[in-house]
Amino acid sequence: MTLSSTDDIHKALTVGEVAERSGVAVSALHFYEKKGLIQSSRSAGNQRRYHRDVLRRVAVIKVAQRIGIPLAEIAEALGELPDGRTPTARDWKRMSAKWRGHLDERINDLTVLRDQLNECIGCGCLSIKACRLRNPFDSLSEEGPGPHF
Amino acid sequence: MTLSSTDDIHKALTVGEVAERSGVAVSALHFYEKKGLIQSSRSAGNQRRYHRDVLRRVAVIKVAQRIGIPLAEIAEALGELPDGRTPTARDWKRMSAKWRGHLDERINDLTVLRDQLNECIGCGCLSIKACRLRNPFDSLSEEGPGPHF
DNA sequence: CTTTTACCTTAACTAAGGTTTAGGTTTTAT
DNA sequence: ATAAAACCTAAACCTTAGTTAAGGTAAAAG
Repeated sequence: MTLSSTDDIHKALTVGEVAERSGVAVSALHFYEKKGLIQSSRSAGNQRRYHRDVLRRVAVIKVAQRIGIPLAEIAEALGELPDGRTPTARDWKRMSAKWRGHLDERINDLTVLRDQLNECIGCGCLSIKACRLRNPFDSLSEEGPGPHF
Repeated sequence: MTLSSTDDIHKALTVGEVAERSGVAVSALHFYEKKGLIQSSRSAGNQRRYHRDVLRRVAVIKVAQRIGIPLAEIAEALGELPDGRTPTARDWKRMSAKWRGHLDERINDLTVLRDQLNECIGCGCLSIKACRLRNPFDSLSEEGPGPHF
């Protein structure tokens, strides 16, 4: 049996459909397109039509944003894919492995900060000379948890 | 022996001196004052004069910002101190203990995210239904590290 | 006494990541 | 055929945390 037209896997998606399925506002999709993060073709009447792949691209964008990657950097990473293709599983592995490094660093920074804060809550000093919280570049404060190589 | 005038502990500080000692730009000090985070009196010629306590206040602001507390919230916390006093060691303990909770939460969120990302790097799917990265509110994803009470 | 240097205020500008509004067109449903 | 729902563009607006500029005054140094 043939697919009904609404389920047709080859049907291009309108911006409203992409918004609903991806959980991203229409205005944000316009914005992403302007920034070069996603692409669309146009209908005879100049309305955006998206390939289904856009959903995966938007998923990648959302995850990268949660990690804390700015849109410009996400755009750059997506732009490095050959012929602007949507990231494959392999592409995604490469990108996400790179971004995980960013995440590790952020977690490490915050953990160092928490340790310093715990120390400081104990003394309450905020001393200009002695307090590691106030002297984040003090060599002592570089001994945080996590890898240091 | 008496203190020289430049070392006088009671001398009010100019905005430039506060900027230099606190490592915060003059424009930022103006900004903090407009937002009610710090106070100053004025010289005969309408120039700002700061009590030395302002240095401790600015130190608190800087630490809170590192933790990720927005200025409005810092202003609120500082505003709750009786007669607008500069935080004592006790005050600081109370504030920082509260903010540490914020920090713990952020660290926990990021750690959950990292675990999900590691899982996803393994599969590369980004599947709409199955991928925990794409479904952060999935009940499974609530099993992160750290306390859950 | 004069020249720097520091300071004053107000307003505009920056960056990121969008949202809102206004005015007009296309698609879809009736 | 018409009306409603969805879409289009451009520009303005929003938030946070400030910085920069312009035009003028005060304080410090020589």
